[in-house]
Amino acid sequence: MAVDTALSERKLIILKAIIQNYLETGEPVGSRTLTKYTNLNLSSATIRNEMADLEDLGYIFQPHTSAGRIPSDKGYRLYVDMLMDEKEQEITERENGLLEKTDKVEKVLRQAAKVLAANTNYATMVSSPVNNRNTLKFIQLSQVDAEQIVAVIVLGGNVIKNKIIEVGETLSNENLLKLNMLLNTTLNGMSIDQITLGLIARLKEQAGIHSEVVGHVLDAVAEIIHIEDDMEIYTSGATNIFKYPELSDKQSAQEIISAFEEKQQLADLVTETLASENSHGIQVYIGDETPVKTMKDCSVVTATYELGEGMKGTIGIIGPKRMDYEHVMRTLKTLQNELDAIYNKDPKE
Amino acid sequence: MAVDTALSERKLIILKAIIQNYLETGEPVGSRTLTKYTNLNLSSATIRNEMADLEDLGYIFQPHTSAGRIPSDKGYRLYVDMLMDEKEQEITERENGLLEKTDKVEKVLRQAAKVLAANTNYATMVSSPVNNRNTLKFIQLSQVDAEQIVAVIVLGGNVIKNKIIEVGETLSNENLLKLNMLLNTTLNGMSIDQITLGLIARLKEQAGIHSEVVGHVLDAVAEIIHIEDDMEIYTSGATNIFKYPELSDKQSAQEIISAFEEKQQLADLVTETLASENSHGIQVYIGDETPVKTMKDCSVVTATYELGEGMKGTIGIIGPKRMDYEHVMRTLKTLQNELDAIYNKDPKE
DNA sequence: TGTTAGCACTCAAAAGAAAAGAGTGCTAAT
DNA sequence: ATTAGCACTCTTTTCTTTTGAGTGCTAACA
Repeated sequence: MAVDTALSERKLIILKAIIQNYLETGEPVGSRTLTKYTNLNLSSATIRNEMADLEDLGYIFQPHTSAGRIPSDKGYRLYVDMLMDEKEQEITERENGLLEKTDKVEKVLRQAAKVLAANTNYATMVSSPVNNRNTLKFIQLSQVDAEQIVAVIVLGGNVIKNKIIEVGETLSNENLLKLNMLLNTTLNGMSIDQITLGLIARLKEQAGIHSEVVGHVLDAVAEIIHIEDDMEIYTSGATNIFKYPELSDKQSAQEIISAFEEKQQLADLVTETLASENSHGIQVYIGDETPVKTMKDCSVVTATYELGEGMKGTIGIIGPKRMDYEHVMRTLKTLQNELDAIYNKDPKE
Repeated sequence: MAVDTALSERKLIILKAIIQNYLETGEPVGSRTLTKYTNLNLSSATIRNEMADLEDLGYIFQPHTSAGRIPSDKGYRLYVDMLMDEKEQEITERENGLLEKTDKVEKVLRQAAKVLAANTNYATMVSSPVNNRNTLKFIQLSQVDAEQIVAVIVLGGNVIKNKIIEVGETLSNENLLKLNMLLNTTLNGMSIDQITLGLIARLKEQAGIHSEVVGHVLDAVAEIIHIEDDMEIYTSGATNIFKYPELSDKQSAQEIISAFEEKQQLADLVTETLASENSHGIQVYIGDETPVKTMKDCSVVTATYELGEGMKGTIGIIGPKRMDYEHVMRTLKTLQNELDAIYNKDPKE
């Protein structure tokens, strides 16, 4: 609890008490309450003086004259950065089974969002991992019927893409075999952004068979490979915001819940998070700090997880500013670890 | 406007006026208002007498003594069944392009939900089509690497399922070829529910190669085929309910929006709709009639669409009971037609 | 007999008034 | 530097009053 701040030890104690009390009750906290809540034996009058100072410094404010004080964004920020007790020890202990392992990534992520919401009583989101530096592991074209070919592409992390390609004329069996061979020998192990249009053009020449069909099919393959992994976002507990009066007036509720339904804004949030420096740590956005304007009256806490082979995704919690940051960060860390572990060759299994 | 009801012509006119006025204003409607709103030249006193009768018969009621009348569920029902003017003519006219055609069914459906919400100001849902009587069109196993096989299954309507199968030992190339041959010759053209476990067991014997791997792989294949087509449900405009005071108190709003987030209840609704007799017509559930209890204070209007080859899905609108049924039903019909047309070989293109 | 004017009555919603309570800032004493 | 004391400020709650829409019923009317 280093103090290179301008704040005296005593002010810090009082500020911490104010914030903790406010987190618990949601009510502005007054000087009398603090005399009981802290163990410095001071009268309410003294506390009042300190509070006046803290207000001048911008850490707390009064919703109206003659009400207690509420933490400002700056106050919360200080709290999260320096004042909060982090109970690190517990993290490792409870690292067991919130999630069931299943082979469908989608299911796991859905469940993750749910678990998170159930554990915290806030709104939660989990993004599917994206990675353009992913590598191609296997590719195969098969003839479904006279006019259709199905292309199946397996990427690292066992992400499977596929698509039906409509072809005018039938492709001979030998040609198909040749194509498959060619594609696999050339492309396997390459990362997706290495597979450029130029490369495909060269492939077309090498293909030897100069039929139009082959060209068409190769174009289609290129297209499939580059189709944006449209990031999925799973959400849960959006209606938890109704539990917090400061967010549940019609206006706010509508905005926030819309954001959860439309998901575009959440996607922006994810992008932002992944881009940020401190990736793989935990990020806390308080009020206006949030990259998404809709959530300017909320706090957003996010973490990045990694499903092997550099596929990163984000898990996040959105709630009121008076959020139980400790608990949220702990839960998020736990889940982050589980996700990190679940698809990586985990020593335990 | 046949009258085999016990209601006199005049009572019907008054009831209709009450309902239409209430749909417009959302306020209980009183006798004086009706003297102006209708063109039967009657005094408010006479109207009051008629209203008293209508109330006795259960078509309208007062939210409290000394308020105007509001339609009951029974009243709405009568309105929808007999009183409403249906402007059929317009339907055909505007049957153009609310939706952009794209090859991703998912995108179209997402968009459909959005368009519907934008056009009606209610909450909307669109289910992806499901069909267990779908037939298997093509199946292929391919070796991805030493320990993984990818199984690709193409169903009618070009629905593609796939999964990675983990195998302990490598399957020889010839065996794989044999298996593929066997699977395709036996299963192609069969409907999914014809492919029973017994059939797979027999296949195992025929497989000839009695290695464990083959058995394992076949089991996996059976599993994939039978994995429930998890019906996707796309929603839009859930927050529109905030526009209707009767649904936007915290309690109701939370319940309804949760239903939209969790989607399980919507899925039940879809199942119900598809099962019902009058499929491919339009169904109107008023209040308690709704199969989903959460929506007992709403009206739900649904329609079934068909994406070729018997793949049926549902589109639906959820709003307050005082919903603009005419407009909703018209919009729903339009969209239903568009969806029906968009993937069926449409003569126009 | 069906219709209507008239009137007393009911009840919700809006507006106002009063009381209670929490908390503050400041001053003066310790 | 701390604190007791007090006047003051605002919100919140409660109670009362007023307003207004709408009803049901009765008695008169065509």
